[in-house]
Amino acid sequence: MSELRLRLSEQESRLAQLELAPSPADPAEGKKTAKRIQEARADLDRIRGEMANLEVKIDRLDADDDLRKCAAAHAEVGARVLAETAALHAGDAENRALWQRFLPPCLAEIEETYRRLDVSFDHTLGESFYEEALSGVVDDLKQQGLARESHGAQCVFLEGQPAPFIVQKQDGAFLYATTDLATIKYRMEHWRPDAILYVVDHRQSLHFAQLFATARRWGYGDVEFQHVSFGTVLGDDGKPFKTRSGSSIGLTGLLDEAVERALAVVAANDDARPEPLLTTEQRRNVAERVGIGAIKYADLAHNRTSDYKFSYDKMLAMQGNTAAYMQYSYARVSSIFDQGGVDPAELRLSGAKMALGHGAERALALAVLQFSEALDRVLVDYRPNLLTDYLYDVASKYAAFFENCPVLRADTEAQRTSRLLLCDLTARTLGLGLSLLGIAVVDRM
RNA sequence: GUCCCGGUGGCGCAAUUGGAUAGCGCGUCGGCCUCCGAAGCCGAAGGUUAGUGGUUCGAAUCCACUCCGGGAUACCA
Repeated sequence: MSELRLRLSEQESRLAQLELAPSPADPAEGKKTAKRIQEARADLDRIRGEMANLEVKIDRLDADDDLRKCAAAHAEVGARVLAETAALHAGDAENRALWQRFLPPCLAEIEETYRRLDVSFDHTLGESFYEEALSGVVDDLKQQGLARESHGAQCVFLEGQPAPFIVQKQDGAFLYATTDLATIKYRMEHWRPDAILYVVDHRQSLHFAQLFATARRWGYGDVEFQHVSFGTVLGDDGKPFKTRSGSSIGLTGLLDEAVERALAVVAANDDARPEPLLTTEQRRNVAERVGIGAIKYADLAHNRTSDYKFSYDKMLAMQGNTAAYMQYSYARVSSIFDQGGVDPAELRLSGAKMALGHGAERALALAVLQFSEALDRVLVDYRPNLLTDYLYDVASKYAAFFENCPVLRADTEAQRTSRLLLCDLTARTLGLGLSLLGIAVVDRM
């Protein structure tokens, strides 16, 4: 705040000087002065805006007794944190030792969650991998005349951007900007990619606009840079989840809750049958797939760019347009093959023809045919919700087919075979579509 | 101040990027299991797509302005 006040008074006196100065005789000079005044005014507005934002935050803090006491007791905590970061970057032995101590357990925790989510990587190169390249990045940018010193920091000034892209701070520490540039350089030199996608919250959009612009001027123009931005996850109060505040629900807890709820549904369903289908072990396995599928689906099924309010019930819903519905459709198809004693692989090789007599059959067949078209649409703008929409459409059409068209008890053998073929196509479409979303299916649930 | 993103039945969200009667889930109301799995299906109620003007054969979608909400806005990671 005090720094902002300082900047404010600096700007105010500069503006006053500019305005008080006698207007120059030369019209070109006059234009320049007018422009400077305009810029100074804009800067003033910005500073005032930032101060207003800060005041709101301070008010909030003041309203909370505990927070206020805590902040008063550790007034300098922010500066100390930054100093530690700078020390780490400068190779301080103690900081490095601490980092090396903390890292393994953190990674272990993260890897366990990735394993559970069935997420894997071809390469994982963390920030530290690029550490040695950072000063070289800044030197290179300076040499090329892209970066220059301003207020003690190394900055890249970009056309049409309100603020510079800072690649090294006053205190010598580097920033994400620097690491991101080093990453681009590394990838371009080692992997020569056609496209680099950044799947990051939309609030970082200015950062990526600046990063891409800088990278292009730096010489990496022959690649598609894409910020695949997504909306912010909001709490019940409509405010963003703060992943660092510690108050948010952890992902692990969410996964556990999902699996637990799924298990309850699976068990209740199976118990309601005359003859339960599943062993305890199978129930657990199904619950894991259904529960985690529900979370992934909820996340992928809405428009990528819009914010959404986090809700357990919505995340873990298993009725309607949900993963469970799709998994359920898949299981129903499997069940038909089971009960009919039909091997889908043999059926596919039999050379049997399909004949679509009923409207529900035609609608389903048509939906299945549109699979590749749906995938194309997803890729245009990296929008997984178009795939979930499509899969939901297929599953709905299958449900209508299922209600109206007996398969195993079809009128004729030819019709039975035809419908079995359609069932097989449906199951494969749902299975493949869900697998593209990282969601597993089960034969029985 | 400037820039970016939003505003769609009670709630949560879609709408194949300008196409036909704006769809779906939850919720509400009413039907459907001696018949391949009811986590399902069928039907009903609920909309001036924030507002005003414009472009177009056609607008939730594009343009302008207004109102409301969110985000970003030089040294956080």
